Amino acid sequence: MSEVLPKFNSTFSIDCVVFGFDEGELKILLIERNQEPFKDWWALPGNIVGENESLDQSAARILNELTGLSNIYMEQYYTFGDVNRHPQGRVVSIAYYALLRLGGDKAVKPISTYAKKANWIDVKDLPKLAFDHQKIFETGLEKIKRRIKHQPIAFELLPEKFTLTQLQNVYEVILNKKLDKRNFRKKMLSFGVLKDLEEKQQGVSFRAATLYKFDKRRYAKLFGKEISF
Amino acid sequence: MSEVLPKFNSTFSIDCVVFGFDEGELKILLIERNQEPFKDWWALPGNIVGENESLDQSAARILNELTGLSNIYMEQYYTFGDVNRHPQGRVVSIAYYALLRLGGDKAVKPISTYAKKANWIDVKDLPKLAFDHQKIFETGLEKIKRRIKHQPIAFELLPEKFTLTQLQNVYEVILNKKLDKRNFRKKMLSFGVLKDLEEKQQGVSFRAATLYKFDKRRYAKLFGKEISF
DNA sequence: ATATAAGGTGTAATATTTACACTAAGTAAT
DNA sequence: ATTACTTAGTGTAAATATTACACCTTATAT
Repeated sequence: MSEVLPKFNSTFSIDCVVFGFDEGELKILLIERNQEPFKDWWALPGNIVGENESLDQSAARILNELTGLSNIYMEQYYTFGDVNRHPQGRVVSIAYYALLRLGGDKAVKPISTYAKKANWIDVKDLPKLAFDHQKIFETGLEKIKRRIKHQPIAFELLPEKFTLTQLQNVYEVILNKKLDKRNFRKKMLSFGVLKDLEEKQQGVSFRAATLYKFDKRRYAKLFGKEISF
Repeated sequence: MSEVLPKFNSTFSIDCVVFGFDEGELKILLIERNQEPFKDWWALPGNIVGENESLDQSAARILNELTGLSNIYMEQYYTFGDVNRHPQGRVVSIAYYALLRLGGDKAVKPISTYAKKANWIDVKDLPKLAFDHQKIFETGLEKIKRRIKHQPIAFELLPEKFTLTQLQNVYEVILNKKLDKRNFRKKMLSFGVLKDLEEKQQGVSFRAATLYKFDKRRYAKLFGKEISF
């Protein structure tokens, strides 16, 4: 059926920068490779796209195999296609970032055989990475830095109920700068997309903060007029 | 050499949304296909990525074959990979937009055999497009709408020397809304990246406007502190 | 009771954005 | 040369948004 399409020694893969936020730290999920090339190196989780899956499906599958999680927020952000980026042939790689809430039960359970283990590693303390994964990571981090200013992606890194301080911490660690507490709260609340749950944090050894949740319905209504977080 | 990499009936292509600006109109370059599938349909210019060219090189080659132009501003913006987007097999397509100055000598000279002809068509008056090219176009237009607000891409659509009114027209047609002349000029000049050439338009049948050029060096210096056009 | 640790709040100064309308300059036609 | 036409070019005031900044409150632990 595809005889008119030229065929090369080429294929395509997905690589994922999986961001997790925990206790004020931004981490990504890395695997230690079990196969050549780059055996024993740390790498971004990735895999070949299956014949009958779309790119988005493939990205979701890869993340699910690695973490057991599904319904994770993922966005495609760039495609890397230098001729020699893979030592064994032409592999074009479509990069996705994923954002998820760490802490609690979100254990990593690597199912695939190509990884020895998988670890959450602070983005400020990354090892050398296989292939062009350093560049893929940096591009992804840049992408979420830009995107967090205009789109409500910060909430994906937090539990459903969160405090304003936790939210501010997400912004601070991604933008890599301190923000003023009063100004942050004033602005964030002014958008009208945070719902005060009239409920307090539990189990903290100091004054408990008010919990909020992100109000997706309100956001969707306001969305036309482009918000700037 | 690539025996460890699985091989599928799959390949990858580049599709280009080539924007041109002329006399206040935003146009894109479309080709009329000369081959099945979608023979005789209008489509975005695109082609299969060669074995030994990077994605950026491939995009530049495709545009060169179609227009005879090189050194055109192009950016990759999204990759489309639905399983059935191509009726003859799995083809993942990496989309680029290009921006160039129309008018004058920029004739289109289609060299490739897969196109009968190529035309500049106003984005407000597009025909039905082959494959998923309607979606690829829309995504590309959205992309430049966002990008023109933060990056100096408008200048790519204008001749080297341009008037402020021409520049405002670029913003208006891409953002699809009227802007206030005085406010536009005040803001644009306040960035300090436009150089007054102390020279006037030629050959107009009314008061000639001052010509400006975009000062790349100044822009590069200021770039750290993120500008908002 | 006291110490500790984070939660939560307001205001004034500055900068940015918006809305708004007329005069100036050049060309073309009479 | 006058007139009509068309676009160039300009300023200000009001409203809004951003910034800088410090103390009291509340809950827990000792």
